[in-house]
Amino acid sequence: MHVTGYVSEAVIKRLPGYYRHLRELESGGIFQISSQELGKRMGLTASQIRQDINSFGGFGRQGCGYSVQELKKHIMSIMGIDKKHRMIIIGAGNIGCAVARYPSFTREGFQTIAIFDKDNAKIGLQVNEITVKALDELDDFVRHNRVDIAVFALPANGAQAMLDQMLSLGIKTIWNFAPIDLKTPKDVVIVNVHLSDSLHILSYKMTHTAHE
Amino acid sequence: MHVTGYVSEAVIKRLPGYYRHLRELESGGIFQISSQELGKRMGLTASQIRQDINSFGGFGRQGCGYSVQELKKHIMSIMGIDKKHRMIIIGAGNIGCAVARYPSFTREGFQTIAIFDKDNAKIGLQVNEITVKALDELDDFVRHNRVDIAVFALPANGAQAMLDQMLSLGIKTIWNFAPIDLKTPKDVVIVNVHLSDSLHILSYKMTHTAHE
DNA sequence: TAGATTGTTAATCGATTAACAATC
DNA sequence: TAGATTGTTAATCGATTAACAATC
Repeated sequence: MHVTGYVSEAVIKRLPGYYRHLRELESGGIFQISSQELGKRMGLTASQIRQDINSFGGFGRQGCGYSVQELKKHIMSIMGIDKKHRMIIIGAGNIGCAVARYPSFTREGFQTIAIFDKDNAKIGLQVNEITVKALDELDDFVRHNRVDIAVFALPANGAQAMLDQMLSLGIKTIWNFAPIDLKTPKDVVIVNVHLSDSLHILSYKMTHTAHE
Repeated sequence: MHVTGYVSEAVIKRLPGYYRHLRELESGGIFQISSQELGKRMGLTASQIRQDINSFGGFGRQGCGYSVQELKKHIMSIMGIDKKHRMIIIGAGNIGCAVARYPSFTREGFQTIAIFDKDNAKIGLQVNEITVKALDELDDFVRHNRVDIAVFALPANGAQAMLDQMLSLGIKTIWNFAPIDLKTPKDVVIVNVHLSDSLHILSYKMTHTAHE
C-alpha cells in the first residue's frame, strides 16, 4: 500500500464509473473481480484499471483480484459519497426542479434543504416537499444552516453575480448548470453540467459518423 | 488552409466552449480576436487555440487574428448546429420533461417532436405543447416521421433494451441520461449525461480541496 | 516597411499501455 | 509448488506547449 500523491483529472473522472460498475457487480452477487474482467465491462484496459486503483492504494490481492465490496467501499470513501451533503438549489425552473425531484440524489445522501427563486410567481410553490423561497432570504438562510453545495440552475446572465454572493457567504462548492464558464478563486470547486454543450458534441459526432 | 484529418476527442469536447465564447464576443460587438485573448477568456493557451482551430482549417489572418463572426459560423457548421435536428424523448419523468421544456434547445434548432412513456398515468399529459404518447406507439411513430436523435430519460434497467429497439428502427444517435454505460455497435453515437457521476466528481473535489 | 499574429514544426509533458517481478 | 493476478517500472503514445518562419 503506497502513499497517495497527486491524482490526475483523468482518474477522477473515471471514479464514478468504477462506483457504478462495482455497485452493479455487488447487486449481481459477485464478490471478487480481476482487473481484466472489470476492464472488459468498463471499456478500459486491465493495466489502466490497476494503475487507476493504485493511485489510491493497493486494494487488490495478487492471484485473486479485487474484493468488489471492499473496493466499492474504498471508492465511495475516496469520493466522499459515504457522507451526507446538504444542497441548496438556486433557481426553481426546469433544471432546478428536476434536480430537487431526482430521487437517487436524496437516496445517495445528497439532500436538498432549500430552493430559491427570484420570480414572485414561484415563491411558495412546493417542489418535492420543499417550499420555494425568495432570493432575499438566501443570506439569512445560509447563515443559519449548514450548506455544503449550491446548485446553480439559473440563467447564465445572473450566474457570476450569484457566485460572488456564494463566496461572500462562504459557500465554495458549486454544481453549475448555467451555460457559462464562471471565474473563481482556486480554492473554489465548480463542476459544470453544460447540457447544450453535451448536445452540441452529440451533433458533432452524428455529423461526422458514417451512415448518419 | 489544410486538409481536415483525424480530430481528437479532446478538441471535439472543446468545440462547444468555442461556440459559447464566440457567441458572447459577437453579442458584445467584438469583431476580431487573437488566439492570445480568446485563450485568456477560455482558460487555454494561445498555442492550443491555434492548434485546435487548425485541425479544421486556417480560419485566421496573420497579423490580425480571427474574425469572430466567421469563426463562429465555421464552428457551428463543423458541429452541425446550423442544421435542424428532430428529437424524440423516451421517458416523461423529471429529466425527460426538463429537456422537453428547455427553451434554448428549441431555439437552437433541436426540436422535440414526441415524448413517450410507459406509465399510463402520464400518457396524454401535455409537456410544452407536446402530448405524451404510449411506448406502444413508438415504432409506428418512428416509421412515419424522421427522427435524428433519441433522448433516453428512462431508468437504467430499461435502457439497454430500449437501445436495441432504437437500432431496429434505424435510430443511431442517442443522448443518454440513464446512469448506465450502454453497449453499442460502433457506428452508433452515444453521448452520456450522467448527473450522478457529475455530482460524485463534485463530491470528490470538495473532499480533496483545502478549506472544505 | 515594421509590428502583430497566424500556421506549423519541434519539444515537452502527461496519460495509457506493456512488461514483469512480487506474491497471494 | 504452480497458476493467477496484482503492484510497479519502463515504453509508447498522444496531447499540450514552445518556438519560429510565413504573411497579413
